Amino acid sequence: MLEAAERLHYVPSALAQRFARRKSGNLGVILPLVPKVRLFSTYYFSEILSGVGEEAGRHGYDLLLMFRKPDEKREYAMLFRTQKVDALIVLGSRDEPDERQALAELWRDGYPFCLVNQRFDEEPFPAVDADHESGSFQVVRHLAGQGCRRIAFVNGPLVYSNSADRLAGYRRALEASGLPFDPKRIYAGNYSRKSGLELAASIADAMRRGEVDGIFAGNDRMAIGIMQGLREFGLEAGADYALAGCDDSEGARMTDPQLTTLSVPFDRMGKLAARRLLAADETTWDTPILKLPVELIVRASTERFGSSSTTD
Amino acid sequence: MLEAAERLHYVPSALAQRFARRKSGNLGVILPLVPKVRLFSTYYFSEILSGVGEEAGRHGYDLLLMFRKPDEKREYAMLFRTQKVDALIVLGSRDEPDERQALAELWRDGYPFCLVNQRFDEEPFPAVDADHESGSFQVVRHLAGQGCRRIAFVNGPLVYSNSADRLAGYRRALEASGLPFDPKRIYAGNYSRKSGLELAASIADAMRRGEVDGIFAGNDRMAIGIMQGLREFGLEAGADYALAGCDDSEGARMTDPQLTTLSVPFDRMGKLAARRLLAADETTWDTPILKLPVELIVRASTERFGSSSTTD
DNA sequence: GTGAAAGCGCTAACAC
DNA sequence: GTGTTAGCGCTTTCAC
Repeated sequence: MLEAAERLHYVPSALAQRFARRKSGNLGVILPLVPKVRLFSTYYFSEILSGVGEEAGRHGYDLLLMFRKPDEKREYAMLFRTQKVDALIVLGSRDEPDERQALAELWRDGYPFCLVNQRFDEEPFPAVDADHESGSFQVVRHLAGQGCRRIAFVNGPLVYSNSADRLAGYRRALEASGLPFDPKRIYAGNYSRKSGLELAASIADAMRRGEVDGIFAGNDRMAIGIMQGLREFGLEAGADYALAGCDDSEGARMTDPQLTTLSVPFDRMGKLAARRLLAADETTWDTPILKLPVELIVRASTERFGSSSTTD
Repeated sequence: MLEAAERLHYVPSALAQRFARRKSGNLGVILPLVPKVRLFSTYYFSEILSGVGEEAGRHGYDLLLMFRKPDEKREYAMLFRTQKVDALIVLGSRDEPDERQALAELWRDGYPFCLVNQRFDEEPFPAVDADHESGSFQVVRHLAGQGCRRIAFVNGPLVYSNSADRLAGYRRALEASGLPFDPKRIYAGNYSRKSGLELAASIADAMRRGEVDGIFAGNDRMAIGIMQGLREFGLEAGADYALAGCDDSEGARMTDPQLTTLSVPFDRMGKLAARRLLAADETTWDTPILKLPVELIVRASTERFGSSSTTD
């Protein structure tokens, strides 16, 4: 009777449901907010977020987005204590004392969380990562295959595990190619285009001295900055030197020559992280750290180089 | 007494608080999800989202992110009825029957919401927009000032009010410059780089026939596609023709030549939309539609053009 | 199975 | 002011 009247317009209050069930129904996502200074590619986060959102939706969860201010102390566990989230995905995490401690607290108290594209090797923190080590290996091997003998590596900050991973892959690839490893050929950027641009001067010097003939940059943005910077010195990617980036972001197809890069399955990483946290049956919890493969995308910035130079 | 014991570890449950207060404490944000086909610049949304997030945080609100699948019906009002959100920001809205209806329902039932970068002129829907009309006017005037006499306009779909706005600004600027308006010089893209790339062939034709010597594209991505496509035909932006985009996205500084474009204050737009919805005292509710100014950013893609060609 | 009742952990309204 | 109590609108349990 009342049912009939109700059925017409009745909508249960999610607020009351969640309260009664003592479940927020929210999957929290932490994003680093770097206002006005875009160290991170928005591409990277958009992709991950799409994956997370899709999977969260499939499981009936809503996405609660939290921006982490650079200075602000990380009270990740508080999100669980206040019951704002049932599970948490942390993006753009860095290996720093504050961060480790906040994550350790989550782990100690048994709150379900997952890192994406970042690992803490000595810690048991669950993570979905990409195989940046083998990706870097591939790309540096490719550079060597194109005739490069002195391959420089422009890395980002080592607080990101993927920076260390790429460095390892770079070294291993040099070895496998019978090329010497020289710390002089490692340049420190910060993943911004600007940092690539600024490093160009000293890279150009090195190239002039014959000490660099190929460059692998830790992301596309730095690679693009390098390409632009070296152009100022009359040096063209794909002709005077080979250049590769990482991420296969939109920018990689916007430059001329287009950029050889590594395609990282960010959306799938986000999806997997969410599934790990939200799926009851599906078992991905056996290994704490999941690594997805990365794919080499060859474009013109490394293409024609091989034909001209093997001038050691 | 108990207080002492409590004070040490007690954390109130946001879930219970919100239930008791009958307020979700959430500001909903609707994002269009276009999986694998990135019609929208992620730049655009990241900027708005940052602004929204910052302001929401200042007011103690959390961000609830909802991806709108392309097909799925829009049940915006349901978000309020289920008490999932206290206010709603809608991004990437399009002027289509479904969308209008969903928004009209919000309006009819008095739910607080706000559109960003989209208007519905005949409807009373609150919105924070940018002045794309005057922005386009500026950029087309600039092109004319650089010596262009036959300025083409590559527009996006008219379901977005900003597309219509740019068209209006384009026409007005032609008039003000004493240049004829010719519908033949209007090209229909879809805001993707690919669409710009594909339009390049017919634009190149028109340029060969002397019917186009400058191009204004509705966003940077299309402009970049056009630049790349025309290069295939041996035509260089900033030398053979002038080219301008819109958004001042990261890509605009990645091309060579760098792209003249319009800087749109996306983050401030997001911030204002949030403030409008969340601030009690601060009064921005007098005008239903707020328009923020847009700024012309001159770069090399339109720079050197003026010196060479005034060959009508 | 169907229906009544006791919470969930707060807020707010009311007494004192 | 401080302390008490009645909800908030569901879920879940327990009796029928």
